[in-house]
Amino acid sequence: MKLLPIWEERVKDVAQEPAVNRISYGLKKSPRYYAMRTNFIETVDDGQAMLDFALQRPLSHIGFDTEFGYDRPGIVIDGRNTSHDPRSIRPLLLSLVMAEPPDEGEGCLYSFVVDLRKPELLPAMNELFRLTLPFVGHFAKVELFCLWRLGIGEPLLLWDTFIFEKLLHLGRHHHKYRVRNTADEYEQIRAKEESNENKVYGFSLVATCQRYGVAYRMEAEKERLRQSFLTHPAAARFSQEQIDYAAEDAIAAGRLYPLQVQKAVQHGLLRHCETVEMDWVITNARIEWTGVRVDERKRDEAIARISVHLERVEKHLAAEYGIRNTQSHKQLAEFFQGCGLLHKFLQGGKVSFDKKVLKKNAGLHPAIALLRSARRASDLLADRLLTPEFVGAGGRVRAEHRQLGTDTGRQTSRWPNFLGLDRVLRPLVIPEDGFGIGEVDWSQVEVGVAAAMYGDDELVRMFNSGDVYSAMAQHFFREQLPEEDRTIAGKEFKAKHKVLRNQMKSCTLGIIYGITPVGLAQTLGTTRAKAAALQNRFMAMFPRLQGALVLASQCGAIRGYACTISGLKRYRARDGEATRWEKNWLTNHPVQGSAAVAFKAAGNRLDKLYRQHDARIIIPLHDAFIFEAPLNALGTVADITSRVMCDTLQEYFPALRPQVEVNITRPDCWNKDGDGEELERWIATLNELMYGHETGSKEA
DNA sequence: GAAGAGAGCGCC
DNA sequence: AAAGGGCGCTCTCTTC
Repeated sequence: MKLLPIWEERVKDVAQEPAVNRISYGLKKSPRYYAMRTNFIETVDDGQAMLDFALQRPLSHIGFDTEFGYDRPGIVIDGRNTSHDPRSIRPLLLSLVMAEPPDEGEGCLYSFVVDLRKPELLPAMNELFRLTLPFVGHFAKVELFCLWRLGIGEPLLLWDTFIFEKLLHLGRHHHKYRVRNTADEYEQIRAKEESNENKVYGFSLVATCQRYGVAYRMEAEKERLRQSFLTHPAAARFSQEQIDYAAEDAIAAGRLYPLQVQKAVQHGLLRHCETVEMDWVITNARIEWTGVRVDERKRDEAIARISVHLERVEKHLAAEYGIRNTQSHKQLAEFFQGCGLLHKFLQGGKVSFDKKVLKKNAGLHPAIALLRSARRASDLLADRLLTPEFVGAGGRVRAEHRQLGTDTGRQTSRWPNFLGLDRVLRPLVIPEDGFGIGEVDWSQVEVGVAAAMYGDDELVRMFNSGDVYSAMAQHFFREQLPEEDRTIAGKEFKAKHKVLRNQMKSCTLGIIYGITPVGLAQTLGTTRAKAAALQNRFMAMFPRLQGALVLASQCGAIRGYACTISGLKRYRARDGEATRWEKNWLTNHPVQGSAAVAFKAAGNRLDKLYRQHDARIIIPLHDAFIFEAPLNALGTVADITSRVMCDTLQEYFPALRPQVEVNITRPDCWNKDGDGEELERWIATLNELMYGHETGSKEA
């Protein structure tokens, strides 16, 4: 780097403050100069000087924040929420706070605000973000969007103060902790308000600063100033107040960082943050930034065909049976009362018209099949993936992917909810031209994780054998199985003894989720006594697991949290005896949470390894990665994905021999097992329902 | 009219 | 007395 000439001004500063200036040979302005003000950067010279400063000072970390508007209006979700295409973000200001560790006593913060509307400043910014020191932001996802919009690469090391707060309080605000009916009215109202406040403001920058005793000077003006950027005229100058406000957020993030790291150490969370969660902020942001392409023609056709069907079914139900609204519990109750069938819909003392009950009673009345079909049709039509407004830049839909959206550490997604997208609608997701879509799933990952987390060698052995449920069934039912079936391969057994294998599957998931004999009896359609006996015999296969589960819930209840393999914790919000629900999640979290941790770790690697192949993750599906890659690289990318997923899980759990299932056989759309015709086939069944086998246009 | 509870669908 | 972990989302019905 070229050193800049020493200026008179700097010499003067040095003379005034010799103690601060140890090594500022090349600097245009002295550290003291920068330390005394918010430095607004508008020119190339100033930008370069700032970069030189950052390169030459022994900084510990950099706090950063952006102010921005949007090129396009967002989609109004409800009264409180608007969804913006991240690609429409319009960066305005970048604030940076460079933190210098203390020589003795207190450290020093140097504050800069950069006008991002000036393209000539961007090369220096690009350089700056290549610095190998932590960049600290609060909800850094939007900062990353601003950088990417400007063609600036993300920082190599990132710390998100918002994500850390989420981690630190994981589980504490679960809705089931809201006050029960027994509490008096005042208590209820107070708890409700508190819970709402926590949800909305709990992890905001201001609230976070308050918790850490960090001064935040512009709290009263924050909302007004934040808004001011959304409507800021393109070329207008920024007011000093706007600049100060931008600086304040970066300063706050910069101040929070060392305090949060200290807290992380106290809670045993530091490793988790540094090895998984903070990198996932970048991976996750890129997934959101990428989005998925939707086949708009196929979508519109699907909407039309499903709507036609729904209208016909509804008309029929209204005309023949007087059911005007299939979604009204009240109307259904009246109707079935009239038929004298209402007692058939009793479930545990309550009348229920859910899918299971309707299916059970399908033969009782011709209206029931129509009801089911209408339900399904209106559910599909209501999916937000079908909303044309969500299609943003490049013909892609970008959902919000919420990191730590669940209290176990999993992700959630919304607007639209990709993670919960009905199988039938998945084929509407298609790749960019010249690309293909692939999917790699971990096989039975939670069973393996449960085995390893709870140290049960027998369950580990069965997991490692290939098909864990087949292995269980072969052992469990060994006396009733013909000799040759006791040792055949898992895949073969699966096909031959589906019922036996399914029993094992239900029992296994039952362990993971804490099912009772009553629940098991319901799923298996057997008596309570038989289910209880089955469960007992099943658990007897895994004594180690049984003991470890009891220990996990008891110790967890006492210390107040459950913990994953990486140290990620889910906390209780009360003391004392754990409820059934708490006992269940105390044993489940180490499993679901650890799987989520390994999944993110794998995703972080893929995010980097994909780059050489121009591939990208499009949907992180809890235990499967859906990716998009150039058609000629699809196989390679699938191999990388498989390898990384297996390796990562094995690194967390060295005893496991993980397996994956690869699906790249129909790369023209997202599908299950290379199918791709899910939607068409479902629509065909509609026609069958209404008109027998004559599918098509004949009017009813 | 807004907000919340409850039921019910879908996903892992 | 209930009886399976984690979610998003829509719809109905009630309440304020």
